[in-house]
Amino acid sequence: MTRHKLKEVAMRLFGEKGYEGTALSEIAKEVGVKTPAIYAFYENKEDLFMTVFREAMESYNTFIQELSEEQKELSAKESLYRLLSRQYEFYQQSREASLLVLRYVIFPPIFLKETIEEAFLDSDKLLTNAIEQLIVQGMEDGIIRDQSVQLLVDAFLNLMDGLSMQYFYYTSKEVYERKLNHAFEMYWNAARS
Amino acid sequence: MTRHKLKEVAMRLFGEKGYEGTALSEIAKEVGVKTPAIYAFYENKEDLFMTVFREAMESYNTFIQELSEEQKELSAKESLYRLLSRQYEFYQQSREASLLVLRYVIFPPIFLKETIEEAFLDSDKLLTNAIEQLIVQGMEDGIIRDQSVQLLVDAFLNLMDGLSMQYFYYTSKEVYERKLNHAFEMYWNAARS
Amino acid sequence: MTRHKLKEVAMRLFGEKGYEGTALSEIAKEVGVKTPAIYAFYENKEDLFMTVFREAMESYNTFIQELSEEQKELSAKESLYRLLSRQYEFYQQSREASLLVLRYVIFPPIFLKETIEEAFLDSDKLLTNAIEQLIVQGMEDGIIRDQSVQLLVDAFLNLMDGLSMQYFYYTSKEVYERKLNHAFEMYWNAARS
Amino acid sequence: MTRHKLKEVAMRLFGEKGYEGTALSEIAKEVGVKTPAIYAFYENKEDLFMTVFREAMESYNTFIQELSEEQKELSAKESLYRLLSRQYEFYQQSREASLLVLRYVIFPPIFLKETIEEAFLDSDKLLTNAIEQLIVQGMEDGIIRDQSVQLLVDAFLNLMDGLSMQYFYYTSKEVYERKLNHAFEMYWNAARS
DNA sequence: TATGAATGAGGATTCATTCAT
DNA sequence: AATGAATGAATCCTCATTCAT
Repeated sequence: MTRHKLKEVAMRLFGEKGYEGTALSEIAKEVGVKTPAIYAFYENKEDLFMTVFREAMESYNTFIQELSEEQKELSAKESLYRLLSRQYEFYQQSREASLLVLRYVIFPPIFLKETIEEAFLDSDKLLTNAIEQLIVQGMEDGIIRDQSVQLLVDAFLNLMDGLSMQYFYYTSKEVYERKLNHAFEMYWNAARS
Repeated sequence: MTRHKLKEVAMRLFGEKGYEGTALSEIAKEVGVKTPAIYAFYENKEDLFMTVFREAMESYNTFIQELSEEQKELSAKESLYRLLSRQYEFYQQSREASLLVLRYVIFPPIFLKETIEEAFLDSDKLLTNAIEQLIVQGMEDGIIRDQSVQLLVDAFLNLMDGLSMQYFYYTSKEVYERKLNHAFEMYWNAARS
Repeated sequence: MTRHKLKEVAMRLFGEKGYEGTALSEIAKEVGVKTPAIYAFYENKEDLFMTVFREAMESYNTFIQELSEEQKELSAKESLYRLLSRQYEFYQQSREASLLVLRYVIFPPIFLKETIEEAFLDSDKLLTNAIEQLIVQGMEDGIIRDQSVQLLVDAFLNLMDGLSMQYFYYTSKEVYERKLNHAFEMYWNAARS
Repeated sequence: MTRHKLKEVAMRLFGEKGYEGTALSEIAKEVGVKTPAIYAFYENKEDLFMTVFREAMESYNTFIQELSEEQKELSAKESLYRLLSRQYEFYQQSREASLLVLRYVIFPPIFLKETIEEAFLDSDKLLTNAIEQLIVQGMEDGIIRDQSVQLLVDAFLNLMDGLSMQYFYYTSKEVYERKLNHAFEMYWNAARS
């Protein structure tokens, strides 16, 4: 129980205020225990952070994994769009986890740099492959115009990255959804046959 | 001299390791003075940070300002592409400043949230207007296909945001440049007449 | 069972690393139980320490007692030598106990100072008496030269103390045995008729 | 000033209560500063301890050095006796230093074991050589009876070790001096021609 | 302008101890 | 007899900050 609450609170605070910006006492206080209680469950601050971060990363990876394994009954257009909306859903449903992952993927502290790059590259490859498959399929189906696959993949990844950033610094739902749709519409205009 | 060196080092360290992650003693050490010397120039840590952050933000704003004021002798396509390459140049030439701005625009500490949002929205508007003008001009010139201006603007801003993120987490120059060109190529394919 | 193992481990650790240098958790870990289990057998750390220390002291006292009660069938020379070799044996067989006693006899913490001095003085007297008897006997037998008994006693105690220290800071068995024999040889040369 | 007082107090407390038994706050309090002030002069507790310990060891080594270099105008007997009385003087004048050295030579914590053994063996050799020279000289002069040099050296070192221990656990000056004289008298009786 | 000395506040961590189970 | 969870107290240590010089 406490162990779980600790993770939850830690994930949120580490995501919002960063590792150094978050005191163990704050986490403990929110959970309703005294600081030393944390040490009954985690070796030290770094351990708590890593546990929480790994979990967040894992949940992100699982999400990507699922994305890449979805049944391909949809058209390429629908599938690609679905990628964006699923990413959006994930950010909404796992706000804390995604904030944490985003923060530490862009700004890793030295002691995390390696771990993070490793974990992230895996995920990145998985996503890249999934997108590539969708695009190739789309071309085979004649829905996507015959052109460089890497061009289409790079542009789509760029689109997703842009939306990631925007999700976290634009607060308005409407604005974000408009941005998402516009970005995709433009993309699709260039991609489709 | 010292004042200037302090700002330089502070900007780099605050950008790389964040506000809480950077000790004044570290900054002082790199500059070659003792910590209390900092107080001869800045009121306190927050003051040093704000000075440095404001300067970084300003230099980003100036860059955007210049972008938006460029003589429009180029075609819309060239102008838009120039936006991307100038952004790239800025990131390269002012790596420290842009890292700092990026970090605190995405993850502002509570005490900065307001200041930053304000400063950033100005800049965002300026950029949006500049892009809009280019696009309208391009449409008038018949180079850009007649379509929703906001669509084109949103997509372009998204593209720039995506590239911002990618600049800081992909280390390879070649990869980044390919991503930039691919993203733009796709954009342009959808935009052009 | 556990009670016994706790004492054993505690004696060793308290002897090696001192009272403050030894955490209850360490003791528990070596025994294979969790820390609170200790409280099923001992009131607190001090109680465990005192139990263990008292036992060590007792075992030392018993040893001294036995020494002093040995049947005096041997000659004075043999008896005195036997004192040294029995002390040596005791150090070897009860390494932990003797280390603990030595440590806290030389460096008693404030809360133990009195208890220890008391316990030790008893033992010291016993030993002194035993030595004195042997010497007096030796003189009566004409084996020991007629001279001040206190001189002979003091010197012999000094010899034993020196060997105690040396036992614990010289690791080599050979060296120690040589030292022991040499010290005794010299002593005897001065003592004998 | 403070730096010096810190060393002084630290030496006494570390000697009396041991490393773990001494809190930095205690040291600071006695000196009349707050705990963090210590960090202006020493890196951390271990650094303070090592500085103080090294100094104590050095002062002991210097004393041994001086002992071994004394002009040999005295007879062997006087020289040997002088060794003991000089050791006594040293213990009296540098009570804190010698207590510290004694404590950590007999009971080194793991992190000091090597350093101490090294430092101590040097000193031990120096002393051994000095004693050996005195004895050889004494034999050449015909004052000391012709016999095994190692026997005489070992016994003398044993004598010194015994006196070291006794100095710290017998509080009375008179008793100690009697012990010293008796131990030496016996030694000399066996050594002299 | 710069520093050495010092400090208050706070942070991570350890540890003996308690208590319900 | 033993443990998991929790805590109060204390420890070492860092850091921003002050102040006299």
